[in-house]
Amino acid sequence: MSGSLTIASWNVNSLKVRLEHLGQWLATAPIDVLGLQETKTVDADFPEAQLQAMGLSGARYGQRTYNGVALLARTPVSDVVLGIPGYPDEQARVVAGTVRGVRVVDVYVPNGQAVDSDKYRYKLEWLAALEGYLRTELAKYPLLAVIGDFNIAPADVDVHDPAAWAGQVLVSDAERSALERLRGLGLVDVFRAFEQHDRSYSWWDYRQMAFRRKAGLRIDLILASTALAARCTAARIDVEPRRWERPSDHAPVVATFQIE
DNA sequence: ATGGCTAACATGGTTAGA
Repeated sequence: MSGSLTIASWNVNSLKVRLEHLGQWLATAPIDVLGLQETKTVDADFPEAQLQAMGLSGARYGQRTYNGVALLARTPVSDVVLGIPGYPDEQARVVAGTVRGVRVVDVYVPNGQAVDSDKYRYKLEWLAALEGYLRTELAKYPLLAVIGDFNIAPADVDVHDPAAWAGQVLVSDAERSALERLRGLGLVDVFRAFEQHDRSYSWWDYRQMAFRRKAGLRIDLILASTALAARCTAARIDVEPRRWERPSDHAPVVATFQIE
């Protein structure tokens, strides 16, 4: 704990179903902060006691059936903000808080379904609102991490079959431009600051043995402000839980920072 | 070929994910 802060993000695709995997993973992964997405759990049913037993507590922003995020840590999470201030949204997709002097914004970016659909337009509008929010957050917090399921593969290197995916949702130009604008605010995709294996992905379709075929996408990201990114000592994707029985379709992403 | 898995809600089949 002294001086180092390890932050993880994981789309668990139902917290209830994945609680056991979460415990299994935490037993081997020494993390200090955890952002969850797709908890699909209302706040009244949030498994607070079970997570407490795993050493984690914090803020949850749940919803019935869909979406839902949580920001948990081994130490107190303060100054919690739910949603994007000034952007009314029925969907629970953002939770922010401060842990040991680092501001963390945990996001579940809309999927978008298909290019030119209503959901795609919602995704782009939502990303524009997020950009405005993060601009003010960066002005307030020099040490800022934006973590979560971005539902955008930043570049073709993050796509198993770029030709097949060209122009599709998750890789379209408009989505990548929106992500590029977030980077333009002064946010760094820390995963690419380090040497990584070829075909490093964070999501694999449940169908057609996509995981075994390494047919995935890297859509779960940890972005850090330049001041925080300068303190980043490691970043990785832990594919191990994706091998377990009845897994989430996403793997956790992890980054470690050296802080005061 | 628009399927294929998985989860929620419901208890059969739809909605949604990515």
